[in-house]
Amino acid sequence: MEAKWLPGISVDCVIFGFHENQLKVLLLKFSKTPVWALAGGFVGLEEDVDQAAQRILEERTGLTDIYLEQFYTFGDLERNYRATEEHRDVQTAMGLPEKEISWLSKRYITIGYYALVDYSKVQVNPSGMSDASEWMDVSALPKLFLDHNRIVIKALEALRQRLDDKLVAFELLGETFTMSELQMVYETILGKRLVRTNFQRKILSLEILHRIEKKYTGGAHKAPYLYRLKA
Amino acid sequence: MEAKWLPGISVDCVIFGFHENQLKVLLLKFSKTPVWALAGGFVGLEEDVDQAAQRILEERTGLTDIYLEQFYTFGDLERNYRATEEHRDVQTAMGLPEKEISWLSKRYITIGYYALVDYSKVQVNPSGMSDASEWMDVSALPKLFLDHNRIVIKALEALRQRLDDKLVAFELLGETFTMSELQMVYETILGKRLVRTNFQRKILSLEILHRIEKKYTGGAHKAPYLYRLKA
DNA sequence: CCAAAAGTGTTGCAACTACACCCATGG
DNA sequence: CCATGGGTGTAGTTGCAACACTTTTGG
Repeated sequence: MEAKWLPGISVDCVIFGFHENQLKVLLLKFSKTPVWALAGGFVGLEEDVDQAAQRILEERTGLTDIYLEQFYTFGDLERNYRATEEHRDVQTAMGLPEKEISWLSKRYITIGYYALVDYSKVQVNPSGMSDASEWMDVSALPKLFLDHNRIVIKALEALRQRLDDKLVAFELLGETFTMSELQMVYETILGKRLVRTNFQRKILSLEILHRIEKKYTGGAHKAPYLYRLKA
Repeated sequence: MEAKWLPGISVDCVIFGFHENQLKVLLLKFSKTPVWALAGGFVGLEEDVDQAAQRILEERTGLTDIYLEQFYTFGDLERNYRATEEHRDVQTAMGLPEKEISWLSKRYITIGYYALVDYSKVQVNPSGMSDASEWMDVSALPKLFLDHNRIVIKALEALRQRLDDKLVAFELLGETFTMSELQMVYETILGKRLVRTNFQRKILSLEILHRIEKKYTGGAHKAPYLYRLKA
């Protein structure tokens, strides 16, 4: 391990997805522990940090070409894997001998990325060190590993900022989507309700969407149109 | 050196100042080389990254309580001190034996901060590894060490973004300043001219300034008022 | 016909832009 | 007086919020 990775540095990815009108984060559970954490990993000696983040995401989600953005680097002194009961279990999960405390007790600096993925396309791929993974609602996360709760909060703030200038919301949806699905994405990220008519007008005035056809819902009443990003 | 600092990690500070109606960056020259670089340093084993940045700034400028903001972490594979002619000289300037290539050829990840300081208060304090320092115009920088030019550009972009929501411009001025000085700060950071009357109205409507008295310029014509931040 | 989806119209507010214009003052 | 600093007024624009209203369409 020591030979392959840059020491003292990790990458943590806040993977956002959208499902059932909720903003979700993909979390992993360390094997044989109750400890949930963000998808994280290390940086190879011959690898850009951006590449490392992309690789970690591919390993966990099976997706390539993911929308990814670095948002903050966490370097507090307290960021270490001190040998508490919990972290000893994590160490075991990582396949490290219990005696090798040196690696875990070292202090880590982590570079935070957030990813926006199409929930429906993700094939969760548990790695060796985790035995479960789950999409959890951003607004109802359990206590996570280390300061990962704080990292999620920072990621969400960064995402909110980007929402206006970059057309980032579409990354959370599939190829096609209805207008109300899009509106839901905006509403849950911004944390407030929007007026339907004004929202539609604004989005359509950008002239980046192509309307296709009706969506078959099976339900009674008129089916909504489907849209797709132009070009 | 190896015992005191986190390995493979550095901090680089883009120190902005304002002088003669120009936005300046404080640069340091490595001893006995023509190589200019940002104020940089390393992170102590028992030190937060934020603390490290603050310490580096204090060492270089003699100021405490500096406005400081982390903006990006640069982790490209190419970020290393490969033993080119130039970098060998830098290594010597750092007081490292020429044989110890290992340290220099290692790959570095640097955490970028930008600082806003009161130009007039800075007492430049050359450290051991630099024999000169200079305030240079942001728009006319020479080729800097490694990718430091890119770091400055990224810092400026981040600063521009923050300019609106955080009242950051005042950090570049002294206790008191005239309205046109303030306007100049905005104009040089944003890179465009602003209409005087509208600018004044906007700033004054924030009700965060206190007008004091006339400024004595010695020049002919009416002297401008001085302002100070409230509270 | 009903209910949901989709779109139009209008009103008002707030912020910003661009200018025209006036007052103050030091020499 | 005049050049510079400091300030007011106002007309036009844009974007947004709120809400009323119409049209479309699947069952």
